[in-house]
Amino acid sequence: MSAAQAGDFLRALAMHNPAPETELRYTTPFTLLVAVVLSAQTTDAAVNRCTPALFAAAPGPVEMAALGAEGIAPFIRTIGLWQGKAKNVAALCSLLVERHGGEVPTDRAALEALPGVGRKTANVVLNVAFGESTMAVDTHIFRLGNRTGLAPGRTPREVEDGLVRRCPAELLRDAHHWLILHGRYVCKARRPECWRCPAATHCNYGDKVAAPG
DNA sequence: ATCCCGAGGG
DNA sequence: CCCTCTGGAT
Repeated sequence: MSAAQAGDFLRALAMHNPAPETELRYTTPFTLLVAVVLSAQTTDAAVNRCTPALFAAAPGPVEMAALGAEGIAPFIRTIGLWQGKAKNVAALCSLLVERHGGEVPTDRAALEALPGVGRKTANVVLNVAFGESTMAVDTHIFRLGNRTGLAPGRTPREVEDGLVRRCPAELLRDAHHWLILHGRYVCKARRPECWRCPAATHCNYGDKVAAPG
């Protein structure tokens, strides 16, 4: 699809943003970073259930590092991959203290050097906490970008670059979040529900999908 | 049963 | 490229 059409597509989705708060509920770079690291392969609800107690016990990287993996684990046993995440968060916080003066680094290379932080997580932090024009691409956004023609690409990185180029600047903040939700609940891997899609008029994929009935 | 709002490792 | 780690949602 054309760049103009892509802009209309994204504006239509943004207007019907199903989750206006999202990651923005984590108001500091540190809490955001930890919450996003915990989010892998789990739901927001599961993460949001355990983070209040975790951050009450360890408000900053110094306290979190002091807890260690053994101390962190009890707070996050209800979410997926908790063993690895407990180790990652503990190691990550030690590095924040030792190498970055207890601050979350603002550059991609330093972020991605932290345990448990890959390109997707780094992009979320750069975008939400530091206002960078990044797009965090997960499996949903990868599929959506290709299926709709919004940002086709053979690799997640190609889709990411296409989306950053085509997303209207004023929508870029936290755009990954409503795109992911749209991919999860409407533009699903199986049985996409195009009849519920607010951007359907800007996408030709719906021609291949029958309405229910 | 199957897939994930991933990352790290072989 | 493939696998594994985990609880939860469907």
